Amino acid sequence: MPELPEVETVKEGLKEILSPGEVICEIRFLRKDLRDEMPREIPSLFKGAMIQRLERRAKYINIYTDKGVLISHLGMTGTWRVLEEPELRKNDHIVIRFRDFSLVYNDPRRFGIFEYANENELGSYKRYKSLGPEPLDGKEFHLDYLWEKSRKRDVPIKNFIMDQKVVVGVGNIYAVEALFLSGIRPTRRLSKVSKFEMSLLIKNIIKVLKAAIKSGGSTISDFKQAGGESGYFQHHFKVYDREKEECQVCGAVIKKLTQAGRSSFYCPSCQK
DNA sequence: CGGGTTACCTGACGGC
DNA sequence: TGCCGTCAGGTAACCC
Repeated sequence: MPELPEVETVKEGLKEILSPGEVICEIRFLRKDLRDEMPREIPSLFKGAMIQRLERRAKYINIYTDKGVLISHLGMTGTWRVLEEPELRKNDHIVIRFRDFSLVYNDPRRFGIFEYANENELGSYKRYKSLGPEPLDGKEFHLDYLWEKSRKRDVPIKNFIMDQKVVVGVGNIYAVEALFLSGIRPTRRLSKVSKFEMSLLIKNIIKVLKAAIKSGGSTISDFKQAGGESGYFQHHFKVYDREKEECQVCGAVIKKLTQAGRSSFYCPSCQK
């Protein structure tokens, strides 16, 4: 489901609920596996753990406690919801009980991840080891970095910016939107993208991610913030899911194609 | 190693 | 109404 803006929105929502000092009374697994088997020691290890803070890394949410860091990835369809009285639904897989409320993780497709690491070992946590830079922290994700990185291969530009080793957080929707804003077709190979176009692309990735965060993320079918609210950015899509519609800029008909098993959308006139 | 495809899983939707 | 094929915001295991 969620790309960086949605995960950021969920994290901020959870932050409102999980104040520092809140104590985990109990963690219950309603099944043992999501995408992978969840570490069976989590319930005992985190019983009585005290919340310290929440952070996002790539599309993962880190819940820091005094007993370690709980790591949550929402896959395609994962959601966390907050309940005063836990009433379970189909596809609820995890319940974290606090004194006055419970957090429930629901995930129909079970592509999500729920694991943990010690705080001082987060850097070497297996799923974090090869992640690229954060696009919004303004330090490592810049033109020289991306240009250098792009010289080593020759894949379509869309595949490149969706590669979490290159830059984190950009998924199918925001890759497609950023390429539209930059006038670059998703199929163009890296060797045919100029350094100037690459600089445009960086600016537009940052721009579209920030705009989406401001709108509370995008709601396609089932994305919800922790409070249950929907996001609004889907109304701002220029090309994503707009096959056969007219381009808002030039009026040409938006086209759709498949790349690496994912749908791409582009304006054949605005994007070269 | 790079590059491409497929699997993982459920549910929603469109066509017949 | 129901069945069947297709598709979905991600990641990682496989191929060649």
